[in-house]
Order: sequence, then C-alpha cells, then structure tokens
Amino acid sequence: MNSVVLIGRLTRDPEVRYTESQLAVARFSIAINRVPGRDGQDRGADFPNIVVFGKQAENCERFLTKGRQVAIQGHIQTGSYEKDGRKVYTTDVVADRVEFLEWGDRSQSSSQGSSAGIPEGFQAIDDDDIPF
Amino acid sequence: MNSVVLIGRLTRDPEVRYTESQLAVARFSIAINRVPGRDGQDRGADFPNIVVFGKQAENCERFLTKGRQVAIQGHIQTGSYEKDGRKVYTTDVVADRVEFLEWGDRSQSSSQGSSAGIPEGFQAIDDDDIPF
Amino acid sequence: MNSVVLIGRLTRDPEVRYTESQLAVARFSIAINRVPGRDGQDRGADFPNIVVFGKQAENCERFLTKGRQVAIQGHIQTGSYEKDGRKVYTTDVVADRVEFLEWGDRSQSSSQGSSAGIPEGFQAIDDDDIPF
Amino acid sequence: MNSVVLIGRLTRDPEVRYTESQLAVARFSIAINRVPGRDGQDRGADFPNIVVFGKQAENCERFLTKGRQVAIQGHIQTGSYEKDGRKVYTTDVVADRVEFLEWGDRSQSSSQGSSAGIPEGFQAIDDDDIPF
DNA sequence: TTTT
DNA sequence: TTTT
Repeated sequence: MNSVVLIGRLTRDPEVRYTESQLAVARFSIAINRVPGRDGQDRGADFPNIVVFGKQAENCERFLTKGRQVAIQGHIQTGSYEKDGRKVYTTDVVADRVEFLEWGDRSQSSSQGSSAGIPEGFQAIDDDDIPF
Repeated sequence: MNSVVLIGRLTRDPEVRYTESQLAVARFSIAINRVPGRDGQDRGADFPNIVVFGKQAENCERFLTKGRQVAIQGHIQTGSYEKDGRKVYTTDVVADRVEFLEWGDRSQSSSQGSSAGIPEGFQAIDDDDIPF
Repeated sequence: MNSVVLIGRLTRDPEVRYTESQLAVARFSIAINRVPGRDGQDRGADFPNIVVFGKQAENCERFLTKGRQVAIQGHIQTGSYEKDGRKVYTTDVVADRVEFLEWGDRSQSSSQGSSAGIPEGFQAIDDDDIPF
Repeated sequence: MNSVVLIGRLTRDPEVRYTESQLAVARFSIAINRVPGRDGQDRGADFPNIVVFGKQAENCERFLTKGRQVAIQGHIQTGSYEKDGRKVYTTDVVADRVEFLEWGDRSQSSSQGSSAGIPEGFQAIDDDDIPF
C-alpha cells in the first residue's frame, strides 16, 4: 500500500522530457500550504516533487503553468543517483492521476473556467500510456 | 490537502532523539514492495523516510524493530539542510498515526500476536503529544 | 486505518443542526464525477454523504452552497437507525478537514476568488472543536 | 478525486457472483476498529461494504475468510435500488486493490504465514480484469 | 529551486 | 543505508 493525495499549486512550469521509447515524462513541484496554527499563524509550505508519465505528462505540458492548482493521486517513489561522486537520494510522488482544478491553455491567462473548450472534470489520464 | 497512507516493513530499528523540550522524535524508513508486473516479475521497493513525534515515537521505540510491518497515515514534509556547504533537500513522511500490524516488545522475537499483553488494534497515538 | 479523500461539488446547501451540547453538525452530499471511459464517454457520478462537526460545520454553513467545490479528508462511518420498523444502514464520510476550493460568503455569487476577505488556503478547521 | 484506504477484518466470508459476461464480483464487509479515546475506552467499529471485480474477486474467494485482515485501496461508489417499493440508497467501497495481510488457503486454519506457497506481498490484482 |  |  502506497497511496498519496495532494492538492497544491505548481511552483514552476512543468519540465517535459522524452524517453528513448518516446514516453513523455513531466516533472514539477507543487506548493502545499500547511494548515495554519490555532492562532492563525502561517506554518509554511511543503514542496514535493511530482513526476507524471505518458499522455498525462503531455497534458501537463499543455495545460499547466506555474501557479496553477492541481489535485494529484499517486504514490511515493524513492531512488538515488550519483552527483559529484556523492550519492543523492530522491523521494518523488509519481502521479497516477492529475486533476486540473484550474483551466486554460498555456498560452492563455491563468484564470479559472473552461477556456480552450475543455470541459470541467477533464483529467490528464490515458491508461494506455501508463507504464506500470 | 496532503495525505499519505503506507504499509511496509522497517528497514532498521527506529532511531529516537529528544528535542530540548523533551519531545521524542523517532525516525526510520520502511520498505514498500512495488506491485509485481503482469508477468509476476519483481519491481523492487520504495524506501520512504518516516518521522514520528511524541508518545507515538516512544511507542515506536518500544515496540518496533527492523522487519516489523506497520501502517502509516501521515503527510509529506519537505525541508533542507546544509551539508559540506551543499544544500540537501529532504522529503519525509510525518506519521500522524502509526498502526502496528505485528506485535511484540523489542526484547522479544518478532513473531506476530499479542505478546506483551498488547491488545490488537492498539495504536501508537496520543493526541496530546502531537505537536501540530 | 480508515482514510478518505474526496473532491466534489455540493449537491445542495448544507443542513446544520445542533446537538444538546451545542455542537454544530453539518450534512450535505457532494457529486464526484467518475473518470470518463477511454472513449471519453460519461460514467456518471457518485454522491457520498458528508458529515462535519464543530466549528468546521459552522464554517460550512457560512461559506458553502450548492455547487461549490470542496476537498474533504476524512473517514468512513457506518451506522443504522429504524424507519417504519425497518432497519436502515448508513454509510457516511465524516470530514476531519474541509478545504474550500471556491470562495465567497453564502450571500454572494458563487464565483471563485477571495471574496469576503477570506484568504485562500483558509480551512474550515478548529481542532478544539473536533469531538473525537 | 475519490480515494479510500482501509485496513480491517472480514466480518464474513466473501460472497461471489458472476455477471452474464462471466466477470466475478466479490462482496464482503470489513470491521475497522475506531481509534480508542484518550482514556482508552472502546469506540466501536465501522463496517463498510467492499466490492471487488475480476481476478481480484476470484482471489478473494480463494484466499479470504471471515476474520482475515486486509488492506484495501479503492473509491466510494454510490447507487440505489428498489426494495418493496421503497428506494434504498447504497454506499460501497469498490476495491481497486486488495492486499492480503494474512494468509492461507480457505481450506486452512486462519494463522498467518505463507501457507499455500503464496509469497508475502502477493496482491489480488490483475489489471486486465479491471472493468473500469 | 518554491505557489495564490 | 534498505524489509519478509
């Protein structure tokens, strides 16, 4: 069991790369504001890294920009790589589903609403493209 | 929204420290086996870091050892620290609840069952000690 | 372990009652559109019942109206009551947290944005009032 | 977004039916003990209904019996039917994944361990059989 | 490296 | 640095 649900806003535009097999991989992080204290004071935010694969990743590239709000359902994935002869450990959230809570093509202003003719409830999912 | 549910086995005994204010902080990581492929092949595991506070942390110290199975409900917390003049970014799961799926005092063998007189369903929780 | 995360829109205005001990209890249901099929066809929606207690319930009464979008973190609660000599079984989602994804006082139009001077990220929570 | 994670014990053996298209559908409910109060007093349990489809359902029939502990990841599904001229509303948890936390063939005693040669970590999943 |  |  490895289940994660997050709602937050992109801290930057998604970065999209393609694997040798032409699978799109989108990466970004989201800001999740922590619940304020009882006295209402700010408790900062968390900034988990999100990874999205396949057609969902392409939709993220197309529709998401810095500041947009998204809901993510996924799972934690850990790994490691070498950097300057040092091992760096990574912890990412792999998104099994990305739900856009705000809309608009990347070329447009960031306001809410079904711009670009996208129906609300649209989801960045194509099961055929999920590689796991 | 920042919600995580995990089930896995401790990769090592919990490490417990105390803050200046005598709050216990337990740290460990768990191994979560990934779902096998359609052909049944192994897909490895993920190893998220878990942080537990307060009386729950004390119970983790008392009852959990390497290999024990636990269910965790919590949230992702990110942070950073300096190491050798380099910034290291961290992503942990803060456990709001730890449920012991296997039992036994640390001094005992790791077999299942209500050893130590602990009723099944016992949870490592004391709301009064949760610092958030 | 009993963890539920939902995002949906109110199917009606919240109903709020008060217990003898003056604890507010808000009830409503939300519509959660199911993920469309591969061919894009509609798959209907689910309509779980939501129950909220305490100050959160008061905030729901104040800020939520039919159609508003909310995110809910909570747990499933089952029960039963007698009706016409027949036992009726109930399954509700008790909201431990309600996050308002759209804003505005009940007296106002339902558009998004920080109307009423409510900062985004405000949550309908007051831990002191949670009765469990 | 409609995400549910539960851990509990079967209140009865699974009931399995087959649709016209020979899809197995398993039904059972699980008991989830509520977190005890601060004073340790019992707070009862919840008994959500679980529905499982396809090969997972067949595995549930084969391996699960009353009392067995399972972890479930799924989503809430609501519906209704007519009974005695009255409309009855239903709320179930559809299991997208069932993880067996205790093992053994139905013919065997209910003790834990890899009886029947089933490796721990086995999951009642076959994506090809999931009808949604 | 952080969002409104 | 990884668990059965």
